[in-house]
Amino acid sequence: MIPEATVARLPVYLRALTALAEGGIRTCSSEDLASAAGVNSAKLRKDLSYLGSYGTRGVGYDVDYLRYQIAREIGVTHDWPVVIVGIGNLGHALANYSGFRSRGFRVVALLDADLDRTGELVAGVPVRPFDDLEAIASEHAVAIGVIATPAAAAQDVADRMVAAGVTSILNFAPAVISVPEGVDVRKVDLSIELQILAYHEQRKAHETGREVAAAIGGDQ
Amino acid sequence: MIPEATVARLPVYLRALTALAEGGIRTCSSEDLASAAGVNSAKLRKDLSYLGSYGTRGVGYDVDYLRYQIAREIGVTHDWPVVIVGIGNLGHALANYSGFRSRGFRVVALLDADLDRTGELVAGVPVRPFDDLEAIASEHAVAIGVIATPAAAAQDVADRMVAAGVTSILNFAPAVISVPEGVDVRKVDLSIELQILAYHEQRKAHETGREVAAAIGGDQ
DNA sequence: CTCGTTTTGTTCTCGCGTTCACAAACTCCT
DNA sequence: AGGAGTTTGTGAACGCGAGAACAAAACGAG
Ligand SMILES: NC(=O)c1ccc[n+]([C@@H]2O[C@H](COP(=O)([O-])OP(=O)(O)OC[C@H]3O[C@@H](n4cnc5c(N)ncnc54)[C@H](O)[C@@H]3O)[C@@H](O)[C@H]2O)c1
Ligand SMILES: NC(=O)c1ccc[n+]([C@@H]2O[C@H](COP(=O)([O-])OP(=O)(O)OC[C@H]3O[C@@H](n4cnc5c(N)ncnc54)[C@H](O)[C@@H]3O)[C@@H](O)[C@H]2O)c1
Repeated sequence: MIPEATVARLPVYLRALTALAEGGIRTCSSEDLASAAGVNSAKLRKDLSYLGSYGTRGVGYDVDYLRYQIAREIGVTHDWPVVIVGIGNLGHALANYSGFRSRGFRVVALLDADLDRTGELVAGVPVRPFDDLEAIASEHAVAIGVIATPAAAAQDVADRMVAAGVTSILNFAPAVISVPEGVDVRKVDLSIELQILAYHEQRKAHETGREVAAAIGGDQ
Repeated sequence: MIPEATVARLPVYLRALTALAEGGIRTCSSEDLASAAGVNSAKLRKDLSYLGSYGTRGVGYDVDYLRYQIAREIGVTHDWPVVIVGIGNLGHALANYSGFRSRGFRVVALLDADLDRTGELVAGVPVRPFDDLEAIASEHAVAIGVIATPAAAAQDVADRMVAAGVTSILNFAPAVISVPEGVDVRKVDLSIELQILAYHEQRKAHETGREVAAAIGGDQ
């Protein structure tokens, strides 16, 4: 129904609206919100039009009202239980991340295959054995899982999650994981992001190099 | 020259090729590589065709040769120096991330505004005051910077980075940062990813709900 | 050497997303 | 009340990316 590209931007608008609300702003135009969200105002209006007509012509949008409508559309008016698997460097950072709670997610369990970690408290939540996954998933009706294990373990963890009823996975491991139809996977990959930056950086360098060469060597 | 969508997939191919090479495979077809990378084989071939004709019809691609060609195109045949700013929960995880080094990046400095952190060793690299940014950037010719500070500090840090000569920024803070033309910014945002998953999760739930309602209520 | 098999590289078509441009709708001032 | 000024919501044009389909090229068997 709502285009995927729009869905990916709604959370950005939500964050921008929250920032505006915290700044005491009650009403904003599409131009204001667009610049706060870093997008084009026409795109913003078109995106919002998929949700309904929540603005007032000649006036703009009511910040709190629009915020609620977007939150409702995304589905973050209530908290989602989340499990994190793989409590190493990254898992610790994720578990300590306050943005989880404030944006509609609740970490209900931290799981790790390394039994030496069992019982360790991270941000007040105890680390439990990976084998507890099924029990926790069914007890808390967990639909969203986060994978922060090494790449080699990612597919196995994903399979276990799916078997336990998880239908959305956020994967931080640099590995392609395959899941049955109906299960969503999103991946976050630091090295891919850096490599994309490196590609553009290299092109900039070539560009400058050519300009310099042209300046020195004259017209070629 | 190369479409942006293709650039974003080249690192994935590179990783898949590395995995194949480690498995002792010397040659692969577009079908093999595509399934290892999780994409369609037609798309893969089209992507590779932007780089040149590095395959052999009827045979496939030489794994090592293709790997080198992609690495060269991305610009990761030599290491890129990187600075990380904000050595909190996430910054620690990033500094400890071994995938940095193995994929063409070298952390040359860890910076934090909190002077209590100065001197702390993280993965063998000492944390230094944020004000050392300019000196480090010019000494190591740093072009790529990573922001892992709170959102409120992100724009300031970005401005200082740009002034120090950084032209590519990877931003982990949940904030829109604006930079001059010629500077690239990529953002990684955990909560946005989770919210996208939540949206689809909610839709799945509605879908099931409707099916259940239809099954109970009969044809409506 | 020739023919069949395999697999690449490329052309073509379709659909999605972005952006422009403007009519409709609302407010405020006179 | 009416007109001027704003700002939304959307229709239409355009460009890019995905995928199917196929021709060209390499290889091996006979
Ligand atoms: N550290 C970072 O900043 C960073 C950045 C980007 C991506 N990543 C990726 O995230 C993943 C985790 O990185 P890390 O630095 O935290 O690694 P890590 O080695 O510190 O932690 C991995 C954890 O996963 C656990 N584990 C291993 N196999 C498991 C299994 N089958 N089930 C459950 N738990 C298991 C280990 O016991 C360990 O605690 C890696 O795939 C890495 O490539 C890390
Ligand atoms: N922890 C996570 O897993 C996680 C996940 C996603 C996003 N994030 C985001 O990453 C950022 C960092 O998260 P964190 O959990 O590491 O926070 P943190 O508070 O643990 O660390 C932030 C660090 O930045 C330093 N800092 C503050 N202002 C600075 C400045 N102006 N210049 C230099 N350094 C400065 C602080 O001293 C601190 O060490 C936040 O924006 C957070 O929203 C974190």
